[in-house]
Amino acid sequence: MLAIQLLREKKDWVIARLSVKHFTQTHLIDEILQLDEQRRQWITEHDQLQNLRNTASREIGQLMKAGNHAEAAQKKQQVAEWNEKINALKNQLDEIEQKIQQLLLQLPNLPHESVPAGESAADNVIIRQGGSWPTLPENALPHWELASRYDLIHFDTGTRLTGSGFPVFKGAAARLERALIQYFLDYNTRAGYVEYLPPLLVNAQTAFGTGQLPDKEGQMYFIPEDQFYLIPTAEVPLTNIYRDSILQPEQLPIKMTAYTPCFRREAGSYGKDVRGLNRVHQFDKVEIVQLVHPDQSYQSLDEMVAHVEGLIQSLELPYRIVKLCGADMSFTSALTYDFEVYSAAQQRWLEVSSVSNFETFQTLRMKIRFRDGKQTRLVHSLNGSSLALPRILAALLENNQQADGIHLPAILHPYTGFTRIG
RNA sequence: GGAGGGAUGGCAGAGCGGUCGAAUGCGGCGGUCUUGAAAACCGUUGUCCGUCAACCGGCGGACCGGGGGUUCGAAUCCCCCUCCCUCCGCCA
Repeated sequence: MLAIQLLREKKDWVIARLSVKHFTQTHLIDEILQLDEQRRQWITEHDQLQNLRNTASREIGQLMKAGNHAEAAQKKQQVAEWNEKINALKNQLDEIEQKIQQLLLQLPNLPHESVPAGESAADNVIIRQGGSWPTLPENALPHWELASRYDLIHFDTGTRLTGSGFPVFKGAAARLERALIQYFLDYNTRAGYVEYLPPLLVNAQTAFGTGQLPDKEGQMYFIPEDQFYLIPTAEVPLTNIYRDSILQPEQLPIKMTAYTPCFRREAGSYGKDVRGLNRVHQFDKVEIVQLVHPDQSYQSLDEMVAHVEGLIQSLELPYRIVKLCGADMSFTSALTYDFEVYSAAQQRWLEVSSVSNFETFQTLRMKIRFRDGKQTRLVHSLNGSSLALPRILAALLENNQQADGIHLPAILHPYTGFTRIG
């Protein structure tokens, strides 16, 4: 959510920034400002009346004590009149505040100055590319075929147990999945991230805090009886841990990591995008989150990018880092880098991580501040995958297939207990 | 799920319906003392909104789990919800 104060002070600049995200409903801003004007006027009137009432009530108390009931009754009469106005104003205020809030929620986050507008994902900027291209045997298979050849992942069984997009991992695949989680968490905690194991179900307030509600309601699984949402990413519970708090500056930066399963409805997806592990409804992911001083958040973003890059490098996968253009960025982000690994057998890039700075877009909703001298200021929140498992697993299987099986990168050997599948 | 008790400032813990944003203690911050520290003593200590000044800050309003109600006036009385504790039931 954008601060209304920003709209008041730098409206034109805000509109220019929003245009980079191809957001054109600038009339919303005018509406907001108009309503805000009205709101402040009403607040002033409301508060003045309350002031009158407070004074009169105190006087009534004195009069009663002095036994002057006649004058007290007269004042009561007067207060009753004010009360009517106060209540009317209060109702108007509640209504207008709700309206403003609702409009404010329709404004996406401002993209960072360095973000190009672009027209589509094709205009994303490739920052750098790394890792070495694998040389595959002639009859290289996509991971879903490798999965059945080596008895690793059962998509059809998952469909029978639940529905499509809920794969069952078996034997070496299950072990490899667990090994990756363990390795990723070790890698993150070694870099100073504190490990958490958060709830997988959250309430509406929590889902609102990170921006899943109201924007992406249909993306989340929902349990009506308890009004709980299944988390689409660990970002949601992790970032909300510090909701409604005022931090000491020396507590920053706060670095958190967690492994969780993630649940996404992914309505409307089809075709090769959803083949195999490319897109599933339940998957494992290790996430990193940072809450940082606003002056340092872009440094932190670079640090997180380097962190994730190091992790992918250690897995010996070919990758590239892409800076998203305005047209492809999420509603909540100010700057996002996507990490993609090349899946040789499918001959396509698969997104395995997305690292973003949200600046104050989330922390305003969550009221996460820090003490800056005499005042409080919002911290910046950032997060990234480190890493999303299914596509990493797909790339590992595909890129490392040889005639005699799948050779795992050395870094994983201590975690898996085996070096080769097949 | 059933019965009872509770929810107050960073923490602990008071609070006859009016002068309570809220006693007291601890903690924090500043100071006196000290070579330094501790102790002692003195002072200070929340958040949000509006408004004026726009450097400090002044003024007004709101906030005692959340929401409604009674009243001229509610932390204090009533109702609903949530959460916590104790007991019973169920259960990994």
